[in-house]
Amino acid sequence: MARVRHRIRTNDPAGTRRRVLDVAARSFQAVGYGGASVQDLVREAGVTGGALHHHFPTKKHLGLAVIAERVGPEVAATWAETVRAAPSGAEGILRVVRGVIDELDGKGAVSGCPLGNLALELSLADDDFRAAIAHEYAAWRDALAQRLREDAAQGQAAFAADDPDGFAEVVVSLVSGALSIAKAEQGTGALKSCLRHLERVMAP
Amino acid sequence: MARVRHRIRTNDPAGTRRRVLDVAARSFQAVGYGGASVQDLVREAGVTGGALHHHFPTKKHLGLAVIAERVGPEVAATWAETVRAAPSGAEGILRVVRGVIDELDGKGAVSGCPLGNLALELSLADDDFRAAIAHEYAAWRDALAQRLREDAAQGQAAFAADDPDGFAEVVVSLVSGALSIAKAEQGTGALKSCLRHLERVMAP
Amino acid sequence: MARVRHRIRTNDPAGTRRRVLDVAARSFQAVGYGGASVQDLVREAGVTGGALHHHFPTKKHLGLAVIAERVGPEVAATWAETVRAAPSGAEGILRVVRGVIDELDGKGAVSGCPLGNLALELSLADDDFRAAIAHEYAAWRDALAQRLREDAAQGQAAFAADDPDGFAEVVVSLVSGALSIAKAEQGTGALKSCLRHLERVMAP
Amino acid sequence: MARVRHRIRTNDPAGTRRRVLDVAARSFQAVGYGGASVQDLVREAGVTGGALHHHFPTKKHLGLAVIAERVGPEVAATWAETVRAAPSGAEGILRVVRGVIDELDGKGAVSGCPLGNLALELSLADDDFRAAIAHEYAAWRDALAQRLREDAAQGQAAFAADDPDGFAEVVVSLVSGALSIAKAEQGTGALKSCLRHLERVMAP
DNA sequence: ACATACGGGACAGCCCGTTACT
DNA sequence: AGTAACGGGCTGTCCCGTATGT
Repeated sequence: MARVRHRIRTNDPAGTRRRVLDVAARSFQAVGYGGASVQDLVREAGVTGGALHHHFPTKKHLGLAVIAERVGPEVAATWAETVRAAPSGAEGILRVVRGVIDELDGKGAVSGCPLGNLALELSLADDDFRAAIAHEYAAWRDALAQRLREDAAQGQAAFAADDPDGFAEVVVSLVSGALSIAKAEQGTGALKSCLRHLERVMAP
Repeated sequence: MARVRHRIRTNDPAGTRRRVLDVAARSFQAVGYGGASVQDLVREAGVTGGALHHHFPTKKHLGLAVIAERVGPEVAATWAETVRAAPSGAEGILRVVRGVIDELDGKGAVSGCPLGNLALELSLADDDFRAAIAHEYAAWRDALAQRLREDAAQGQAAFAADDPDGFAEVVVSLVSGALSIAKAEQGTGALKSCLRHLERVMAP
Repeated sequence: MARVRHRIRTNDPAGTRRRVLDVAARSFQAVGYGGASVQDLVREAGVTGGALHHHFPTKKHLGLAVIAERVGPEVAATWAETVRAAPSGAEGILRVVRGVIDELDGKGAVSGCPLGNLALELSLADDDFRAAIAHEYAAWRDALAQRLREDAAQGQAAFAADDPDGFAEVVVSLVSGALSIAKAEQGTGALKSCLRHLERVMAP
Repeated sequence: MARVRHRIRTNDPAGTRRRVLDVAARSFQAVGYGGASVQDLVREAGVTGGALHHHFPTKKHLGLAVIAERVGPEVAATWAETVRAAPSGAEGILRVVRGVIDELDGKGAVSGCPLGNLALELSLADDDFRAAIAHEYAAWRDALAQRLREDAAQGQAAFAADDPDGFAEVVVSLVSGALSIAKAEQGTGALKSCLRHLERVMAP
């Protein structure tokens, strides 16, 4: 009768969802959204196609969930929290950039900015993706701008005081762009140039 | 019975090659390298699959040709020539950025930096692509750096005089990153912030 | 965290069963048995998959229930009752056909004979379906034949008197076939031709 | 290197197309359009997915080709040619119906009218299918009507003389419907009743 | 009785590249 | 140089049924 080996059922919706999101976030980062196949995700996450389909009806749903629940929080953890904890916004920004450089120099491959990767791939193709990505860019920028405004209110942050939002946007642009170049050159040269630039313009 | 309508033979190798490259450059820009199917290119270019594969054995060959023969020259035309013709490097950079902003505001969709688009998509996946893209980034940066060096030799370009290469890298990063954000937000806000920043730091 | 919004429990077994049958009957009619997905039925009926499978273990059970509890009674209501109430069997048949024509002309789409739709789709594939459908065809035919026999016993129904069963089968075939054509042509031309034919052969 | 066994290439477009159409016509007849899987067709026809896709980009294209190039010609061969060759239209119709009955009694399974099968399955779902099927019904009816008109012009066909088109439609409806019932009952009872009816009304 | 989570397997469509032929 | 036919494989989506839980 060809008795089939059935998988043991483990009713763990939260865990299943988390495993899929983790694998998807890593895969999208590594090979892009289009380059990642859901079948591979299914295999890597150790779930079945049916289970994945239950939590994420389409790949797009999964992609949006990755942006909102993985990429966004990761950006916030790297930037917002560090900048908030630093003695000043300027110092916080420099700390994060130095941290990114150290991290990349430590690792083998430079995989770029997770947000930027998806931004360029998906913004034009789909408006829901575009909006989700724009929302994360805005959150990133606003976290910086808010701290810079607080500093300005206390007399600090002389350079960015007159336009904290604009300067936050410059920082985000600079880092995003430098990460693109770093990915293409597989080196942190561009990031280091940007770090020196920021140190110079933000010098007290 | 079963007589097939054969297409008229064109026998125009140069034209075929050019048409394919044009269509591919536009399509890669619009939907990415992976998102563009060679069948679509074949359709849009009005050639047959056989003809395309005669000129470009694989899609990768086509991609590399697009980078070398379309993206590279376009960057050079936009940046190198404008900067060379301007009264100073600083002024040239500002002119290009202003030009890009005007162009994007005039068009409907913001499709980002052609180099950045491909950089993030292909750098990790394939080392030949990575090298080709890094080469174009270097060409872009070097064109700026060379002019900045010339200015410095003549006493101009006070801000970038001590590190023209580093500042060129900053400009490239800034513009690349701002174009990513512009693509996600479908607006030129980030570019304008970067323009103001450049105007400020490069002010004589 | 991860608290799922549970649906309010309805606990209305009869209502659930009825809603599912109604939706299924309509959907099978519209897109066929194979074309209707149980997930769509679940959605349209506002029940969950678990509830549906509680009442109908498999899709086949649901299909058989639709035939027995929806299609059959509908045919009986349209034909048996009308023919029984008419002054004669011949007149009853004409009334029903005229009624069908009027109804279809009033509606936008012509969706054919519910029995015929399922008959052609399922008779070959599954013998249980085949038997259920044959049973409904027989009930339809027998309802007509019985009335024709009664008329013959009273000296009416001259045309069909010698073979009421055979003539009943002709009427059923004629109407079934005309409804197929009506569905393909989205018009009642074939039905009207059949009506004229019946009027002529059954003329007293 | 896991050297794969490649299939021998046989450039035979007409043959490939014919094989696919043959297999598809048989399969659609047996299990319906929706019930037939293209993968099965690929296997049964001994072609590859790529080859099938080349000749029929989508299943719908294949379905329309089956209707136009297999079902239509088959109906024409069975009806139009027989009726044309018979001494009279009435006699021709009877011959075909008798032939169909004999054929079905000889075979094991009754698979119904190929046109009717597709008509009920696809007419509502897709307008292109609907139009193609309606076209074949019209061709069938017109072939009968034309012959009946010719007979009428020569004083024959007394019964159908005043409305050959209408009577042709009746014949088509009758046979289509009887074949539906025959499929459900897996017997030729309904067809025989219809044959008797036609013999009676068309008796000279 | 009913709700969510999940299993395993198909589905149609399309991909890129190559081969036979002109 | 260019055309049409074709190969083999993979894509995302969806299917129906069942198991677990309340």
